[in-house]
Amino acid sequence: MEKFERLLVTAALPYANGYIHLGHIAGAYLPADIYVRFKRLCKEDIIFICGSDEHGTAIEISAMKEKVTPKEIIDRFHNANKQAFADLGISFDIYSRTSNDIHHKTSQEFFMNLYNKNLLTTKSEKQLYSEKDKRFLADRFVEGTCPICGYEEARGDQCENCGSNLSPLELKNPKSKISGDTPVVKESVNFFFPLEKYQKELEKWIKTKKDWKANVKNYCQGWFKTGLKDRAITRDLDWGVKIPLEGYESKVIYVWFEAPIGYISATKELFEAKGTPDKWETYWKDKKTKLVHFIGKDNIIFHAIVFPAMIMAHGDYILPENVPANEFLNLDGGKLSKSKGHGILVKDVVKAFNPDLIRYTIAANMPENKDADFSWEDLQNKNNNELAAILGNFINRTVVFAKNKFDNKVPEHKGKERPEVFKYIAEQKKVVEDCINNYRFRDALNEIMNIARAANKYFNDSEPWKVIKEDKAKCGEIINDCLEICHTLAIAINPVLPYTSEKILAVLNKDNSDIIWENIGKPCLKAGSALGENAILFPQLELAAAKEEEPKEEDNLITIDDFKKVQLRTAVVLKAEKVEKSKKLLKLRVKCGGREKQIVAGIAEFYTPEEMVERKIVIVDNLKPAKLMGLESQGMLLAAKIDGKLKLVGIDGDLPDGADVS
RNA sequence: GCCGGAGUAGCUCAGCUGGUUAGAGCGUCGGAAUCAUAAUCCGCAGGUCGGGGGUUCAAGUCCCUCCUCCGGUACCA
Repeated sequence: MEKFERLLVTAALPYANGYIHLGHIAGAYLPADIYVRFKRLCKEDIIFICGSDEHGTAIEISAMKEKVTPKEIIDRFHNANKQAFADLGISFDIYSRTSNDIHHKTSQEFFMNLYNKNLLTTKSEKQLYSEKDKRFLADRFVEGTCPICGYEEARGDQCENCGSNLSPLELKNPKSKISGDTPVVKESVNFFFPLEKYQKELEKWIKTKKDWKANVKNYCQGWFKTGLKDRAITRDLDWGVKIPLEGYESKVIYVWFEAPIGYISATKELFEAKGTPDKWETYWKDKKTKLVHFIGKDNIIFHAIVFPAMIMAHGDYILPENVPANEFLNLDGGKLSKSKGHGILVKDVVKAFNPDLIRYTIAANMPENKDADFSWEDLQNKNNNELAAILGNFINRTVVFAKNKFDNKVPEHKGKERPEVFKYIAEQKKVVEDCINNYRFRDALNEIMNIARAANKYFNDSEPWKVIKEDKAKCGEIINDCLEICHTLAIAINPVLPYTSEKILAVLNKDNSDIIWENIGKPCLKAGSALGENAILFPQLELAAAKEEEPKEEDNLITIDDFKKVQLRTAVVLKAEKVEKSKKLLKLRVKCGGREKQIVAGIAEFYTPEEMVERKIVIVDNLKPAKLMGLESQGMLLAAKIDGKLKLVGIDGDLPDGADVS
């Protein structure tokens, strides 16, 4: 019935300039993985493609900052992210990288295809060129004096001091960030993709996509409304895919153009490894392939508009059938992005928790329609009240019963009919299918859990612990039913909780030959066969433990910019007196430059007021004022403390008050 | 500034093109049960759907306005 014969699923290529965090997982990778695992259970022909996006300015800048090669940066993040995905059970068929030769070739072919059709336009623009570096300097490779505020370290694209948006040509005294060389202005020719030309076709195409999520369609509408603009597809950069034309040696293909082609390159690589190097074409060229891009909402423009336009221009490849984009995941209300220090990195969190618990918590609260919240408390509640109580408990009570009363074997089931609960399970199977096929993973998970809820109800209502006293065979049938439901649960939860699925099989001492979606609700166990060793699937988590185990960012290093926020200054104490009724506080009047301020400091146990007067100290000048014992403190002084002893930080030699400390 | 999204039970979220008593999960409370990881099962309670105004026989759902939060984009050059 299905008009598609095979599926090609992609998940956004993570940028190899940072570690992936839970927000990424919730946005694209987990929904994609659930979808793919489900389809695999349904025995559909499906491949799941991903890889690292490894080019672009940001990576080159990171490399420069760390004084390493870009290769070192991308290797670091590629390997770390690949491992993190694997640990979380994200089951890509291939996790490739755009630095591979095959990708460079594929991108260049794509570029040449458009070039040969005369689809690309060129535009010449004035750019800064460094003779010494022998290259044009991209915005962020230039530093100079801001023409607006006079700040001397303004970047080519923006002045961090006054916030102005700049172009490198506006900077006074521009310098190359690479060599310090003074660049000259030179004309640079770049290629442009005529996105504008494809607007009509794109609009028409998207209109036919009735089942796309509203957020995706709305977002596209917004872009159509303002009008699509042609986009530069080459850049004056070193790190990237070279342009296969003479005279463009110092340029590369712009990363936004080349990265999505990575899906194609990775597919080629996958089938090359499988020994069927031509087979990738079926997946990218046959209209009977259903292409689905899983992405976060920040990527909608590229997957719903730009890349499809590129494909239209190219002509050989299929367009995506759907682009399910999720919103963002917030942490305790705050943003879950690294920039705000809220990132929960996958590599850390998989060390502290059962990957399935993470998958469950995120899936149960997936940001499908709007930004959602993640909290550690929620993680704990989900573990204890849902996974342990409903799912884990059912498996456990069933297996323990079989172990104690039936010699740890599957009891016989002589009755022809299975109880009502099996009908319900068969219905749920369809409900879950419907949810997943429509990318409603949160609902899907709830419906799957409803099977476990029904299972517990069946156990309760059947009261095997009573029945066994009168009719052991009848009781055996009940337990047989429950064991079969355990196996069914192993199938049903498999897309979301793959590790738990395996654990259930181990407990049942069953291989995975019957882990097929069609087998949901069907008896698969052999009467009389021995069960395995029981295991607690989800041990209780304590809130305190959940908080303690909260993984910290490995590097709590701060940048020089972070440090610069703290204004440290020397000050001299003018007056000092004890704060009444306080053991620890001294009220100080200090002079700092031309200003005086009051600082309430917790040093009374170590310094008398008399000792403090006229003393030179170091203070945090821009600390937000706070009230201590009703007195306002307009800063804090620096002191070192160890083993209960406290010593003020002083100045070496003589220095006036008000001096900057750094 | 402009554009878009969001504001629904204690918490996290569903509510399609307006239409019977606004839903789910978890939590709370009451009861049943005791095979099981203080786990299960049954039941009750909880919302004037951000504020205000309007359209309509009828609005969480449409229109206007205001408040709060989040994105995008522009300008301040």
